Amino acid sequence: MAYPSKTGRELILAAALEQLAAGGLGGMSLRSLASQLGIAPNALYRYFADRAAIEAALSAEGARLLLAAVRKAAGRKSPEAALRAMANAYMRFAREQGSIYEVLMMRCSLSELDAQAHQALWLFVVEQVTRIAGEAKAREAAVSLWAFLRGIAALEQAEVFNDDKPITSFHFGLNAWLTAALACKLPSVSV
Amino acid sequence: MAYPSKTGRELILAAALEQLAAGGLGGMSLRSLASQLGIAPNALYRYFADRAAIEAALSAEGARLLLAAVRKAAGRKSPEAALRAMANAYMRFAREQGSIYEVLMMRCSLSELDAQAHQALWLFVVEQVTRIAGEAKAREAAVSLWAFLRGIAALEQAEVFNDDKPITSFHFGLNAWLTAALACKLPSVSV
DNA sequence: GTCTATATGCGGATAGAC
DNA sequence: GTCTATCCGCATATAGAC
Repeated sequence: MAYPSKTGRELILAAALEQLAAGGLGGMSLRSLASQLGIAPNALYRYFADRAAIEAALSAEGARLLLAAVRKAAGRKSPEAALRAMANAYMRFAREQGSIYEVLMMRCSLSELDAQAHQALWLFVVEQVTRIAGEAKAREAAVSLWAFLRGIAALEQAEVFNDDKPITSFHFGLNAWLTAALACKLPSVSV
Repeated sequence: MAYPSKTGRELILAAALEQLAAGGLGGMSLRSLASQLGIAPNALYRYFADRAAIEAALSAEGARLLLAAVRKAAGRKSPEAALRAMANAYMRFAREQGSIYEVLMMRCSLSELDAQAHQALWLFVVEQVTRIAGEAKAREAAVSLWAFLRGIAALEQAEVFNDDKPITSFHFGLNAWLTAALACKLPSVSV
């Protein structure tokens, strides 16, 4: 729909993103994709090895979108403000692009090229975390933050604890993480 | 297999737990269940409305198992030690009972009775968190911790960041959370 | 009443003709 | 490259044997 594509791959992925937004991951089938594209279901196999390959490509696309979102959120803010903005952008992405986020989070065997999109996202996160936690603890702090955000997003999507206000819990955890991350860079009491 | 059951429901769930451990959630089908039990696939519908009902029952069973694990871990330890032990027990459960943990985490419409198992687990967690964070902030602190554990478990299962040692990140996040939770109970600077 | 047997419709995936 | 035709497994619904 969006634009006349040159390759079949891009046409297929564009249709897949449409159906993803419409009916979630379960609402997307090879048959429905082919039907929307006006081809036989089997023609898809000329461009993707199987359904998993399509999902992997969508996952990479999701990584690119999330990277763009957190990069824009960080902007040129101060380290702490940037991370707060990134965390909020992450939650917004998980909420508003739920289906793509779902595919992004799926454990799927990525091709070399698809994995690059995920690595680029991760590198940016670590880079931003390094600014407040320092080189030494950046990676573990980043993994910790990433895990927390993922968990909050999962709880929010599952609609559990709705009476416990996930937003409040989000702030509690984020503040706890920021305090610990900032402490990494403070001068130690004893060398 | 385990024991001669009186009701068909328990026999079916026992077989389901077996297949869950063997081949994960995807490896369990109504056909394979019936085959193992020596009955026709359709006989299962006498005891469960559909596959989702079986999964809901398994989810409740997972909640009971996890509750038993964290309760045992907490024991009669001090508040902080109890929560550390519970977090470790959670991770062990997610690692060693991966398939049951997966079903437990699934968003599925639970029956009244199945939901009780989840509520019991959650009540115990909040109870333990209250001991170190106090009544006022217990719920948001508990949700925050639960989200973090869920995220770490997800990252560990996805086998991402394996070079970044999830265990180290687990400690980083847990310490950050404990620091924040303990601070809730400290006397405020100003009333 | 409980299970067997069978049928429908949905997935993904493959083979071979054009 | 795309098609038609087909296979297999899945959940599900109905009808009938005992």
